[in-house]
Amino acid sequence: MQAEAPGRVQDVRRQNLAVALGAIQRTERSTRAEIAARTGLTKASVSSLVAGLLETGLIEEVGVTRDGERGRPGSGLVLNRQRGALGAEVNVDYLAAGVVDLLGEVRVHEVVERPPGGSPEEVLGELRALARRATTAAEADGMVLLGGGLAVPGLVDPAHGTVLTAPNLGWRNAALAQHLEALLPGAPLGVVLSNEANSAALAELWYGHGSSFRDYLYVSGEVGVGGGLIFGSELFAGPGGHAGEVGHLVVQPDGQQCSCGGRGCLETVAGQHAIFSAAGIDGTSTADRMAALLGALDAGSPEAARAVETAGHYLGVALASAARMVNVSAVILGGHFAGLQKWIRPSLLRSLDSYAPGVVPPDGVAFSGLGQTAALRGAAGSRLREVFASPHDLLN
Amino acid sequence: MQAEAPGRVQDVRRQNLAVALGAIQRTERSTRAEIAARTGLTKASVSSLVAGLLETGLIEEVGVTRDGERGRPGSGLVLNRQRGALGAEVNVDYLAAGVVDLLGEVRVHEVVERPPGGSPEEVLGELRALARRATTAAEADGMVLLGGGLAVPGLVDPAHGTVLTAPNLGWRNAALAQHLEALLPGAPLGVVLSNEANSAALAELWYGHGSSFRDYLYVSGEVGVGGGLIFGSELFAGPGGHAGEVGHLVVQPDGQQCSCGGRGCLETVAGQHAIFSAAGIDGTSTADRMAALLGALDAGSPEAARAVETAGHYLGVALASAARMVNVSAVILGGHFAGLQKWIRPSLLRSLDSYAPGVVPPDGVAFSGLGQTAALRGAAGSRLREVFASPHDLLN
DNA sequence: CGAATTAGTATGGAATCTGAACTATATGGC
DNA sequence: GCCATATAGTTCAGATTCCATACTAATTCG
Repeated sequence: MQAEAPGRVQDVRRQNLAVALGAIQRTERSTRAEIAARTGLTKASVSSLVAGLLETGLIEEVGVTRDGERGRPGSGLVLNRQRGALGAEVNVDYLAAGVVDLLGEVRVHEVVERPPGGSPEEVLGELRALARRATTAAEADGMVLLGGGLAVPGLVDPAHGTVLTAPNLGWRNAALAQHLEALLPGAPLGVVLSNEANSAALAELWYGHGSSFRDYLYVSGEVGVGGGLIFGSELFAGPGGHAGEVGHLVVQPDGQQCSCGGRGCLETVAGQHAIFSAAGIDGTSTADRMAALLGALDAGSPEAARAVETAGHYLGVALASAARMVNVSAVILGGHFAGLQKWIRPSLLRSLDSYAPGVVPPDGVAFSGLGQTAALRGAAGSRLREVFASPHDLLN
Repeated sequence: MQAEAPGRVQDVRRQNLAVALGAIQRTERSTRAEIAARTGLTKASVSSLVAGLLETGLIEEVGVTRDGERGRPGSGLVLNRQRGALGAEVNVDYLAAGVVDLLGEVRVHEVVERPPGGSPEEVLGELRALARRATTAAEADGMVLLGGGLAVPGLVDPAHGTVLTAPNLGWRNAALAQHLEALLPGAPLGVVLSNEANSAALAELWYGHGSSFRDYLYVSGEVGVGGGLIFGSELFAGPGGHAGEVGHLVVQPDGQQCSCGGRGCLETVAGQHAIFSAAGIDGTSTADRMAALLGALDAGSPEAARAVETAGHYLGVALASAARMVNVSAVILGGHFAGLQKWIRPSLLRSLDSYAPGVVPPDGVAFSGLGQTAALRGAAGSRLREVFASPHDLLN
């Protein structure tokens, strides 16, 4: 804590508003007295803080419920389900937009499939139409959207709204700030870019296996292999903002050239293309090839089994190093790894046990069950978390 | 910031004391007016805060210095050089203790060589005598010691004062809490355990190459290969407290068995023993063998050159993965790597460029110049930083 | 229907910041 | 030398926000 900024007396209230809101968020229904007991604040302070939170619109007072206990019943406080955020996702062969409320529930969800390719302008134009459909539907329902998040499969600079590089979209240094603003015009918090694997890692934290692990490495298997690090229920982005990129750990010092310019990266043996070609699977769309691979595995094709086993082996090599490096003991595998769970798990566990015995135990290896909405939910959820972290900002 | 603890009005002062002290720390000599200008606090607040800091004894008022400027001259404020911390180190073949003042200068330094081996009790008994010599010398000089740090080559649990495992000392689950207290009886902040590589990484930050890099991976080459991660001028310890351990990244999936139970770890090709035996160097003490290796290299021995080159190559493989994983662009090499700089640098740079082109540029590779006092200075320095972070704790 | 119990509000006191007015101490021009 | 100017530091009133205590409100139990 190399404290730079001086503290003001008002900052105390900023923090306590967040503390009180956090207490409300963690239970179905709270009363002022319960909040005081849980946070350690006095009843008087809580009364004042709750008044402020009611003013932000983030919480609502629901009537008293006589629960049969002795004494005056408290009046219930709940998160306002009429507040939410936009979540959006650009991926290689589809676009998605949705609205997530303060409780984390997906209230609206729109997806369109589209052929790969297109400039950032074209793609974001299509996405805007989709987002408009989603937001008007939500607003017709009485919802107010506070901000939004857009997940893309690539490295991003959220501060400037720029996609630095997204090889599978063919984008490089794409400045999207204006397009982001257009997705949700006039929202208090705007729309922020994020990396798809990071967003999926957060979605896993909030809506998936996150209840089991406080610290883990999430690995997203797509055409590329991405990753996100969660420490203490927070995303760890690293100094440059791109930590957790396991796809380019070196697992075969004498291996193939990688698209990143390096050699023997994990992606060259465990990315989708690598597995498909090792298994001898052709096809046009990713979905088709994935189906064909699963079919071959089911049919007992030794070629397919060996391809997946090899991927699992090298995934284990990479995860052994990664787990040691950042000192985590759990990994969650998403994307194609989740679909291949049954076939990839044995070789992965063997490999982990042999390269880093005891570091990642078998029950520290989990497979994602969230499917394709993970990134979208994570992107919207991260904006909602910002609201929870500083509700004060919503007070004029 | 999943804020849990409610804020009090008093917390504002806690923070502002640290802010003011930080402003004083960053310049040779400050005045209240300068502090106000630099921090954004008002002159009135700074006056009050400085009064509090004077009470802690951490700063001193030195007389006014007429500098020829117009207007009333400010009265100078400086860090009190009579306050400091104990730094201590247990290593395989020596013990060290020293006293570091608030400016980071080593005021007393005591080292004894000793044969390897000994139980934690024996070793800490010897260390206590050494520490007593150092502290009485410092106290005779008028110094007051606020706390201390002890660096050991192994994984530690600072909260409980336990060495979890230190293979090169032969220690395992050694509970040292009482011995730590005995090193500096009655000090306000006590003595805290730390990992040697982490402490050296911090020493590098404060007294070495840290001025050039805000984020880097420090690699300590000893019998084992340890590491420490510095992000944003802070040590990143990871969820379990042991992040940055590069010694056990897998660099040869088909390589040798490692003492950690894994296979093909960096340590098996770049640790001191690995290099010595690959170079065909025998000898009893580490210092002797190191001297022999340097002699062989100077004499142009192809065997020695190849051993070091191989170590550099695999060090590059590990650092390529590590840098990608945690997204740093600089590494600082200490321990035997620093001594071998001239011979190891070329193969390391080639390897980095080939496995992670552009990630760690050549001028992001630095070699430590701190020598053997690094860990001691880091251990003491980290306690002093705690003082800087919360000076309030020193007020009655 | 009153005693007991719990929820929530109102009020006074303490801590601490800010801003403006004030005092202290220097330089520089005449 | 003296006074205007400039800068450093202090004092004091006002604002904010917390806590502690006393109070009012609403319910259950006997």
